[in-house]
Amino acid sequence: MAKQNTVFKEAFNRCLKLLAETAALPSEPELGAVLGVSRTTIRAILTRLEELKLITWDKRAKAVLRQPEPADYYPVEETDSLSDIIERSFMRRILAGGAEPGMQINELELARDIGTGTTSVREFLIRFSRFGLIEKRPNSHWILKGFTREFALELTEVREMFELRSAHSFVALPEEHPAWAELSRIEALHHDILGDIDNRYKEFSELDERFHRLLHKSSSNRFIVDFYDIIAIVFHYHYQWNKANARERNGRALEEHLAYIAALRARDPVKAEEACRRHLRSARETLLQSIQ
Amino acid sequence: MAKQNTVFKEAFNRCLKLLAETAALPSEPELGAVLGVSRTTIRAILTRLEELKLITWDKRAKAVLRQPEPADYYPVEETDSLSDIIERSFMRRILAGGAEPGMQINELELARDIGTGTTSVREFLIRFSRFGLIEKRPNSHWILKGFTREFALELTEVREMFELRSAHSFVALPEEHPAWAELSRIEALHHDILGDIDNRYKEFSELDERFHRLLHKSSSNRFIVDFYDIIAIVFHYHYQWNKANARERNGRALEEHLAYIAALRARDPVKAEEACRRHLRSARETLLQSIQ
DNA sequence: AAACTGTCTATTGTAGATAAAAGACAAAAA
DNA sequence: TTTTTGTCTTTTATCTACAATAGACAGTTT
Repeated sequence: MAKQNTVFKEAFNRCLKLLAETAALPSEPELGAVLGVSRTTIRAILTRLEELKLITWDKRAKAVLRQPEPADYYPVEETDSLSDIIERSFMRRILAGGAEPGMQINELELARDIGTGTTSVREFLIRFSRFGLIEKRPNSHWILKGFTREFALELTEVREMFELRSAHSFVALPEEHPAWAELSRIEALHHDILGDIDNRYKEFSELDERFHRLLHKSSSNRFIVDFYDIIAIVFHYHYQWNKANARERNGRALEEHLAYIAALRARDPVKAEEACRRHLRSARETLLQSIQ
Repeated sequence: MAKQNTVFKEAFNRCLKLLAETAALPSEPELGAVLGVSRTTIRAILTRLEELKLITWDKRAKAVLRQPEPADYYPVEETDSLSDIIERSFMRRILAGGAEPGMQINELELARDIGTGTTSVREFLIRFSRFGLIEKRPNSHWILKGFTREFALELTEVREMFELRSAHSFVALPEEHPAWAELSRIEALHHDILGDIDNRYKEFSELDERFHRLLHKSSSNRFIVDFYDIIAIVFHYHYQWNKANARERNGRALEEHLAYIAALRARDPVKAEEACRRHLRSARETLLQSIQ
């Protein structure tokens, strides 16, 4: 098969949710805009909805016949894009499995393992190489440089440089800048989660990313903004596979964030820098602990 | 054809040079180590040398029959790897040609233009995307963000952060670290070129890269070291296509380097920082001037 | 006129195939 | 014993093909 129709399936599932919420479906271009896909895909979705007798469809007349049932949805496994599958599979191998630094990575073997073509694996590795965890020997294999202590230290060193710079820019943002409103929303969420930490501590990971990305964005520097992709992927998988003391760690981090946010809102560069340093230091410690 | 045999041709040419210098050829594995290719390629080279009656070859006996002539070499155009060809072709389009920011980049069209398959173009674009000049719309085209004033400012902002940090590390390197010897060699080359600036000013570009890479390497941070790839590619093509006042510009930069090097050798962090800032400021100005 | 639909074309994402290049292993030579 | 060669297998780099998806345009509907 040349291309998985995951875009279609994923959009179809979202369309079913939409169908459950709204009484009628809008026009094809509008639906395309809502779901973020082309009209070609929208028409494929509508055709499928008709087949399942969920709607009748004749030109612009789209009548809902019944509410969608669980059986109408495509299984979630089928809606993951191939590159997501490869990424997860690869990260599991190198973070969870006992992958030694210096190990060779073999495109063909990886592809066979994941059950996919070599092209996609190769492209994934090229994209992934910018994270500094692997390196290519031309005409030969890739080398795993490994998720080592050095890696973590180098990563956090740059992170600190960039975030300090971003925090300085943030403090200088004009009063009416939308980032302040977003910061307030993020702050409120912190209070919400802290208020029910035992049940909601798992939401921290996502909130953490949202907070730091907001900060980095204020640097208006694409290299700084893009660098957060590396941090995000590392922390994402780190959170996923290192659950020891998650509740305490996240609770502490939330408190640190709140102090940091307060300093930002006070437009106090010195205090912000201090709070930033404190938080990043403890984030680094957490990361380092998970390594050995 | 599945794969160009550029590795073979390029290694063959280098082997001819070797043949001109040394009387006899070493063993296959040794030759492989010298030329940096596998024994498979070495044996292909030996076979070709025999065909051309340059040597006789029977097991480990390799006798040189005659000196290589220009006609024995493969044309240099045939020794460029495909990714180099794509890179040059692409950079010419976006830097030299009137490529507007926001322009769409089309894999198929690029491939047709360059006369290559789409896979290679695609892989090139993925690799190139880390330089922040292009961006992918999934399932659709790439967008050229353009070599704009903003790009140059963002690039140099990070460059300054990284190089200041590197300069600080450099000053702290122990006396016996090999970087000091390399710095002396680089300093001597500066004097050489300045002594004959009218004829040799073109050598600056390469020396510049060598100097800054040496500095960045002392950060011992892969992200800082890797970032220099972006600077290098930008300046490489910048030097190539903007020759106005090259002699004066390079002369000035060489002087700045010498002051910078002197400060480093004096182990004086304050003076080094000052010299670093001064040099990077003028490098930024040069780059910005070439943009509009 | 503005937006929508039907239809068609072009491009992307991915698999599969193949020559080039790397690399493994045993037998041979030093 | 160590290195080298002969032979064979595996992997990479690249092309081509094709379904999925995006996108263009003209005719139709509001």
